[in-house]
Amino acid sequence: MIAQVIVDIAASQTDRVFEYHIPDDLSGVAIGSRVVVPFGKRKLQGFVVGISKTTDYDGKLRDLLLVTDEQPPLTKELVELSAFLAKAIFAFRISILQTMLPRVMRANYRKILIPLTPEAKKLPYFQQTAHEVDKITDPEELKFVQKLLKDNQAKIEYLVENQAKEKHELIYLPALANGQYQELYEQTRKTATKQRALLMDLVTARNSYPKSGSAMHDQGFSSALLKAAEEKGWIKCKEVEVYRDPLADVASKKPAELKLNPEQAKALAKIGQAISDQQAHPFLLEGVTGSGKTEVYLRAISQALSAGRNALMLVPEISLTPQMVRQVRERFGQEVAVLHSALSDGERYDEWRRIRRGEARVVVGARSAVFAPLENIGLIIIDEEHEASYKQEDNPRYHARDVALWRAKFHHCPLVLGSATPSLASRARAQKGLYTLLRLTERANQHPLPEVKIIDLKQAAFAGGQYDLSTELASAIQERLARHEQVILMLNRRGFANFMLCRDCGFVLQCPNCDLSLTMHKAAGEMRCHYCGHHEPIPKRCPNCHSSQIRFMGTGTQKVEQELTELFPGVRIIRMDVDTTRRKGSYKRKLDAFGRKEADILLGTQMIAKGLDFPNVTLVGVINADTGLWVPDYNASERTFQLLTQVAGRAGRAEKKGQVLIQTYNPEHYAIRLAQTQDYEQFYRYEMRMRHAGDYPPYYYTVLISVAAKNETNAAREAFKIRRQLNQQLHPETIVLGPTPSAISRLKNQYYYQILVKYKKEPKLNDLLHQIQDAGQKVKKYGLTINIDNEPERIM
DNA sequence: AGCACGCCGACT
DNA sequence: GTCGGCGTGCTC
Repeated sequence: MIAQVIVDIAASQTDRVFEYHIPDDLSGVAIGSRVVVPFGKRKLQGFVVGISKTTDYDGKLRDLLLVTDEQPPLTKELVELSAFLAKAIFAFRISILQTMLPRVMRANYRKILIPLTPEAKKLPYFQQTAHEVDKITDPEELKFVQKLLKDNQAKIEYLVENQAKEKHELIYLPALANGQYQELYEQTRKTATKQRALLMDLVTARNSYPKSGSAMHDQGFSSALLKAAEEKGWIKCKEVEVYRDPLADVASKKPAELKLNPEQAKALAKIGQAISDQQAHPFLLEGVTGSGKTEVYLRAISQALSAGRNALMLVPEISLTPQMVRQVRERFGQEVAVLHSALSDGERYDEWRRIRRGEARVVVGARSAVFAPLENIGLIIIDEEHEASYKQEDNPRYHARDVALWRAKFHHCPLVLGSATPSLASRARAQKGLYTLLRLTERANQHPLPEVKIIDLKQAAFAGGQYDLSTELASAIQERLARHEQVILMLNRRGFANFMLCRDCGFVLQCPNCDLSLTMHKAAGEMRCHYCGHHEPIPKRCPNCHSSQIRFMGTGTQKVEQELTELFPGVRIIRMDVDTTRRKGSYKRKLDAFGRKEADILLGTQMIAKGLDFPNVTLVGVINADTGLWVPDYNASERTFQLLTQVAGRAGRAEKKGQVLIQTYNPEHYAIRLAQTQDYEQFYRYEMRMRHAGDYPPYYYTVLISVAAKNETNAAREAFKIRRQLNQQLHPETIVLGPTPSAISRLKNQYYYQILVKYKKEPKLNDLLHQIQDAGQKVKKYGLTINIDNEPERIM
């Protein structure tokens, strides 16, 4: 038999099947197996994607060397999915296969020098321990080793190491019949107190055996005692595999019987029907903050489980840490597995293995959990489906939503996309009837939405000298401090884009051709448009009103923190941004501290906008709503609206009435006006008109092609070549923008140029892009790399 | 990717 | 003659 293998080299030349003969002793190999194969003179890890009887290969097939795991890590479904996805997102198949698995299942490669002749073995060099060829830095040593190799005195052995390690633990179990321990207890002399204690434990706590080594030690039974007891034949000792359980401290509890309101009940009924009918149908669950989406999810999962099927639930990384995982675990107990970035490699591997072995029936996880090796899926849920984090921004650039749609089809199960502010793409699909729209318009807890007020920074007076806090926001903060209530302040700062803003008239410098703000490139001394390449000098005065009061926006949390301490001496602030939460667990620690009222103000970037629930917070302030508004992306308004709506939901979660203050230089902008009234549907209609007028998604599909090179001219030349190729082959109504330099035009000494293709119908486009990608591989020797991003989230 | 092979200039 | 630099092509 012949195994078709994808080998562990991410390059277009090796992005195909290599065939190997299956030797008799490895006949257990199956589709999805992880194997070690010879490749040239090396050894590589690979994945079996097919098994056949015959081959078209002319040469002699080599043998598989090893099947790494007892159970193939990938299901047939995932192998099939990898083929589909690789083609769809222009990624190497091996990259997809790797992302489907926990990090520890990636192979580790080492090269060891082995002496061949008796003389070589006697060399002083081989009396030392390590002979790892890649670790040799000394040129003399390297020369010496090369000579040994050349003279056939030594050879290189290629090692493929499996980093995945199971955790083992000793367990102790009784070796004798029940009555015998009582007898032994009486026979043992009274001074042997520890031995007698152990015997007594075996009599009285017999039911709690087998016990783990750590449990025994906790009871005061030392290793020496246990060893002696084992030798006497009282107990038996066994090594068993244990799971590292990230949720060990969460106890199951009976769900509080929440009564569903009619809207919730109706939504659940529709989803439930699709589960029992095994319909691969997508639902868009649009529900205002607090409308009880979670309860609908949990009940739907229950229904899937009672139908004998499993459930997969995706949540944004950020909301995984605190509440959601707990809720699911409490409801479904040991059948839940979680997968997110806060797990250690070992925990992640163990959770993954529980899923693969069918021991977990509910999976909750972030983006990459969409590849969980769960079988017999009866329901897939994506919570906060509009979140940008569902799209992976580096290779392989997959969108969890697209993968989920594929898997739902495969398993004939419904996909539920939930959000208070759905992505325009999903909402538009619901409009067309591709998804079923389910709306929850009432707040389940009956609390009114908080009052949202917009502060026009053009008119406002400022407290402090930094023009960050208006007097109105400052006095609102003062009020809460006096009442010992808490405040959340958000600095909606996204990315690095610096744009020009006039403090007198609110003018934002935009591109004359594109209606998008120009981005400052300080090094080049220019304001640039990332769409069309337009550029002009950095202005000294406002081009609109000639005021010199212009600013280049880019306020940081640190600056605001400093200003707050000056305005409110003694105020306790917890600052949260990427810089302060990089360390593992610090995110949760900070939030817990805020929950315990150890601080008055939580100041953070958009990471604090989601999922937090602090009853003592009665004021939410947005320092500047505009920063996300003028980034040069077509979806800037959508992101701003989503963010403001979400952060507004953080105020007044409990009995106390909440207030939201949004500071902005653009009070008349629709994204901000409509966030004030939390009117998603109206925003949707308005934004759709904007997208229609601007030829943007969802009216058009988009593909972003980026070319990178060490030499700027080479990158530009290749980009223009691609542009010509596109123009020749695509329909005239397809819009090709660029090439323009990317926002970070130079990154790690590479220059980036990009082309945006907007199209409605281009059946040939996928093939053409694959051609461009292959051609790109050929020019790689000039240091060029071509990247293709299907439906990019960011076009900067 | 990384290894071998082959071609070319520089040097014992 | 031989060493080592890099461009090119192949790996079942």
